[in-house]
Parts: sequence; C-alpha cells; structure tokens
Amino acid sequence: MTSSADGPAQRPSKRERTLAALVEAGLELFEQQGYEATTVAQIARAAGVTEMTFFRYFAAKEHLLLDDPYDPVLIAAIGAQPRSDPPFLRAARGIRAAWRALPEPETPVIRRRVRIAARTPALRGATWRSTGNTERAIVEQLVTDGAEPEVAGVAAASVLAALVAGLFAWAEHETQTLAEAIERALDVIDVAS
Amino acid sequence: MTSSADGPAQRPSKRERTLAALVEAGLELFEQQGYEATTVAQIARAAGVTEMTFFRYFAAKEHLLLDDPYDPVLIAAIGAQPRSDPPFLRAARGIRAAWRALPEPETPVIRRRVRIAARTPALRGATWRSTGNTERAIVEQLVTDGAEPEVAGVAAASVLAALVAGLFAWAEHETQTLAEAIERALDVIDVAS
DNA sequence: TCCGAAAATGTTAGCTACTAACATTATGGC
DNA sequence: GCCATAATGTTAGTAGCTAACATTTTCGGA
Repeated sequence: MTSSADGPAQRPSKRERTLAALVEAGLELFEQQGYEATTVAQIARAAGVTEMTFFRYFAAKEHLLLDDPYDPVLIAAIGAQPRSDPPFLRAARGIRAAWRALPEPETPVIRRRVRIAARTPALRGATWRSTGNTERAIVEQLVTDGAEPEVAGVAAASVLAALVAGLFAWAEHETQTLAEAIERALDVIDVAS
Repeated sequence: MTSSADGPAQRPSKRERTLAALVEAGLELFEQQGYEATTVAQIARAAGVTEMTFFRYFAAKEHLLLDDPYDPVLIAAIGAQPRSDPPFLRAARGIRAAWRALPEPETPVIRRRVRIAARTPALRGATWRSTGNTERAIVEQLVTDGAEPEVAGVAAASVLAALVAGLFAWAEHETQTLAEAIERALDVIDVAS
C-alpha cells in the first residue's frame, strides 16, 4: 500500500510530525492563556505526547519560541563593511545589508512567536539572552577587523538590542513587512548616515 | 544594659542584619562555586536562616544580584536634552550627563555583583530584563518629548544595551573607574558627536 | 518590669521546570 | 516478517518558588 504514486511528497517522519504538533499546540495555548499560565504538561497533552517527550524536542519551555538561523549571513555582511567606519556603524550597516539581501520569510508563524515573546516580560530577557551566540559572532568579526574587544562588545550588544526592539515593534504592526521594520530600527541608531 | 551611650549609631535592626547576611553569603558562594551550582538552600543555611526566609527578602534567586536605583536621575537627564537631537542621541547623551553628575558609588560590592552577572550566561539575559523598568521610563520620556513610540523603543533598548555592556566590561577591569567605563561605552555608540 | 501587638521566622505541603536511568513500543530497511 | 534503532513512556528525583498556618522575637508602652 505504500506504492510510489501515493502522494507527491514524502510523508513527514514521525519526528517531524511530533515536532509540528508540539509547536502548534504551544503557540495555541500561549496565545489563549499566556506563556506563564501554560504548562509544559498541557502542551504535551495537547500534542498527544508526554511531558518527557517535550523536553526531548526542546531543552527548555522557552525554546519553543526562540530560534534564529541567520547568524552566518549577518556576520559575513558585517565583515564586508569598510574598515574605515567605526565598529558600531559597521555592525549596524552590516545587519542592514544582510537583511536587504534576504528573502521575506514565512512571516505568519514567526510573527506569532515574536508577538508572544514581546508580550511576556520574562521572555523579553530570554530573547536577548538567546542572541548570545549572534553577539559573540559579531564581536569576533569586529575584533578580527581591528576593533578593541570592549568596543566591539558594546557595539554588538547595542545593535542587536535595536534589532530585537525592531522585531518586537514589527510583531504588533500587521501592516509592516519585516524588512521595513528592520530598516526603521536601524535608521534610529544609525544617526550619522 | 541598653543604655543610651552604648554605641554611636543605632544597632541595625534584625531585618537589616539578615539581609546583609544573605547578600554576603550569596556573593561568597556564587564566587566560589558559580551561580547555577549554588542553591538557595545553601545560601540560606550559610546565613543562618531558612530557604523560606530567603524568598521573603528576594522574590527570586537572581534578585540577590540585581537592583538599580538610578532610574529617576537618568530620565531627568534625558528630558533635559535638546529636542532638536534625534531620540537615540538624546538617550545616549542624557545617560552620559547623568553619570557625570553622580558620585562614584561604593564600587566593591557592585563590582562583585556585576562580575558574577557578566560571567553567568543565564544572568546576562536576566540583567537585561531587569532593565525593563528603566527602559519603560526612558521610552516614556522620549515619547513625551515627541518621539514615535517605536523609535523610542529602539533607542532606549539600544542605549541600555550599550550601558550594560559597558558595565560588564568594567567589572573585569580593576583599573577602570565606573564613570570611565560608562563614558567609553557611550562613545562607542555616539558616533556623530 | 512585664505584656501584648506586630514583625520575623519556621513548618509543611505542593506546583512547575527540568534531569537521569531504565523499560517499552513503534519505524523502516533488509 | 525480522531486527536494529529511533521514538516514546515510566518512575523518581532536584531546584526554584508559592501559600497557609504555627511559632518565636522584637520592641514600645502600661
């Protein structure tokens, strides 16, 4: 019965199905009752699975909302900025350039996630912490290009904070595209343009 | 025996003594074994008190390290900036002005706390979240002065991130004063000076 | 000096996030 | 259909944190 002409694409594996079920159940419940009021056990049950399984897919409750696959593109773009600019401007303009070159992602799910994060105080902090890898990568790139470590640290933290703030603002404005929101956020801090 | 000429200053109340014991025990243990490896029960026991009592003094474990009494001075200084400048510069320069006017605080304890926070990944996020009140206040001030809310949000987040990054850098450099570190951090982002 | 209200602390019990060790079931290639 | 292995379940436990109630300590006034 698993003949070749059955379906066009491969049926998703069990792992993929469970993952999708957990994400969907989590977003639903977070939106309905709020992040803190929602229990991992509830999410698991709604996805037809046990609490233990949830933690096999996400190391922590908040990980259901946070992941960012953009790091490599960002740091490449920052490295491409002219070294005559100060580190802060290189970081800001590198991120801007990277985002211009990216296609608009499937925003609906992303917007749901960012909106929940933006509205949950505990998660705003978690969001910033989750940018830790990106921050380290940016610092490394800036230092490689000759910046002092402390200066690079300040520049990276500051630019990333602006980016996150722009994301939060975008999540609440249905009319804006992600690219527009990022541009606006970077305009705010890139005052010497 | 409780005659008036006993001691020069009032003996600290029991509440003050317990608080001091908890803070000292917490810093000691965090420095020795790290933040995550230290248990609230351990801190309480070292301070001669119960776990429950700890939570009567601090709403959460991380609160032993985080508190910032500087908000009012900051927002007043931001409000005093010329409105002809864009919001981002008003925020950055307001903070700079405020810090110039402040006396150097008793740095030893502060430095210990910041250093622990800077070295514990989980606490870097918590530090940023703990700036939430300050951020709201700055946004409010900027909006009052005519900035759009989204612009104000980006400016506040970005400037505060720079400030925190400067604090973290300062905690690791014994030779620097707090004021110098703040100045340096703000120099990084205030590129149009 | 004694006393009583209020502050400070203790006790117990419980919830939720998260981890570890081990047992069980389902999947999918051969 | 068989079997290695992936996926999931079970059980038990730790740590942060909360709530309800009991007990002790402090401290100002009669």
